[in-house]
Amino acid sequence: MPNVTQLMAGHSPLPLYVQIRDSLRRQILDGHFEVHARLPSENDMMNTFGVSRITIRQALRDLHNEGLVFSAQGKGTFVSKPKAVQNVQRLEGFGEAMAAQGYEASARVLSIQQMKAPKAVAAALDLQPGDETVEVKRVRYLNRSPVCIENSYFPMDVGRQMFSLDLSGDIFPMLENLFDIPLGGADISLDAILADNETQQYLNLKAGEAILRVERLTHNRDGRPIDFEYLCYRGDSFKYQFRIDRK
Amino acid sequence: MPNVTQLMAGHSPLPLYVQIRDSLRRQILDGHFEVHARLPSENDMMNTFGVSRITIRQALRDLHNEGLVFSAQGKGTFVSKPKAVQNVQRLEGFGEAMAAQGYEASARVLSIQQMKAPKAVAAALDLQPGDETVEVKRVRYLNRSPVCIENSYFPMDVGRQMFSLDLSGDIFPMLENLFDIPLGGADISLDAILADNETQQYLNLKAGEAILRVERLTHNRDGRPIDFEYLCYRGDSFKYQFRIDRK
DNA sequence: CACTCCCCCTTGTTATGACAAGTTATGGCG
DNA sequence: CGCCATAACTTGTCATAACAAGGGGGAGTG
Repeated sequence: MPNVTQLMAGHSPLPLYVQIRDSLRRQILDGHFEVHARLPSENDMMNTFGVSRITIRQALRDLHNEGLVFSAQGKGTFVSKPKAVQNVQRLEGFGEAMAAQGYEASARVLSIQQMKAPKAVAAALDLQPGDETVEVKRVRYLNRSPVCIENSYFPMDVGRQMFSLDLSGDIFPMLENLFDIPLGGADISLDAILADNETQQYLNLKAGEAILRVERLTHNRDGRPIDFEYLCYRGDSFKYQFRIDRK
Repeated sequence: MPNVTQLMAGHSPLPLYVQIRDSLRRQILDGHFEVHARLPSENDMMNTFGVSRITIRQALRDLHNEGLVFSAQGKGTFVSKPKAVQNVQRLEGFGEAMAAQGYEASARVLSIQQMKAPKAVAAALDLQPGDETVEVKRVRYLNRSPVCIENSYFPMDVGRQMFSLDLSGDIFPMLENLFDIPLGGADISLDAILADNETQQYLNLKAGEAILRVERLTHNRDGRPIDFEYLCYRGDSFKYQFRIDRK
């Protein structure tokens, strides 16, 4: 008797809480709710969607992590003030993230080569000193302006397959769909440096400009490091945004 | 009959899943588990701790968000490789975060004054143009070296009380304990800029060095913005680290 | 010996039910 | 009229139960 309601007609490959989460997210982003407006109570939503409370709460938890809503015990769940960049909590490649915001993103491959892993790369990818890796250098464009230099390093079993592929798009979907490597999480580290000569040249910078440098180590779902990258963004044309919580 | 087990003797003010989460975290950080070792299964933990599965999962979900563990369906839950900076998913002030890693952190107040809110500050704090704010400027030291300039802006009802207080420590605990303002989440944005004259001077920098600039807008638990800050870190002596997930 | 299929163990999802804790509105009492 | 107790809601925590989905190992078969 329960759960007669199916949000999608026919087959339903996605978990209910994902469907509900996405449905609520769309409504919020479409402006269906005012900023700081109270969402229907969890009890209401149980009836609306025809699911149990635990499922509603799982959907709300995700939206909360995304920074779209916040809750207050005894009062309700409310819509957050909209942010310029939403949902950076999720691991996304440059192109995926920008496309989601309506930008036109592209990439140009500078070089791809097999080489001995530099020390920091070997440590990150769990390789022995002297082991080989595949290095891919690319420039990232936003609306046809260069904004980022990307140096990626892959272990040989992954990188070997890259020489024969078109690398002008996103690499994450390629890893997942073509290589069948389900991605898990990534460790990210940010600092600021001055542009070196090569970076200056490719990003059309004057001498001595500030660069936002991101180190990103992406793991597959089993925790094995798959992709170690240095991303050097123009400091004046890119911001990294996200949201964290107390407690 | 259920739940006879109490982890702490006597009263138990903390939720069970918090106690379990903290207990597991301590064991992991103490090296009780090897890196990549499998944790006891959720079923085992149910017996060990004498709680239901939902409680175990709630604890594991938090540890997963902290980047301490990762799970693989059908296989188990595993310990992540340890990171230099752990737990940046949680909203912490500079001093709190550094103290947790064994650094000696301190602050020196440069100025505190009431002033008209600059445009960006007013927008962030939800103030009308022309409204007054309290600005606090401080230098942050790590092991007695200056690493960060901090400009904080508070709405008047909060900032008014700051003139009579010692601001050489952390402000977050002060807001929570002295002002009784429970903190919720924060929106963070990072970019890279060049040091201006004032920053150069206070951080002992040469001309034209790179600065990692953090904008942080902290809300109370009801979603009202309480504290808007610009944090300018020396690019060469500080890194921002965190972890995000796919899906 | 090798290969396949099946069972068991693991995490993932979901339902139902219950009580605690915090907020708000209502209504009665002084 | 004002104050306070209380009822009605809301989110937070937790128990019990069940099935789905994915992985691994062992047994059986070729």
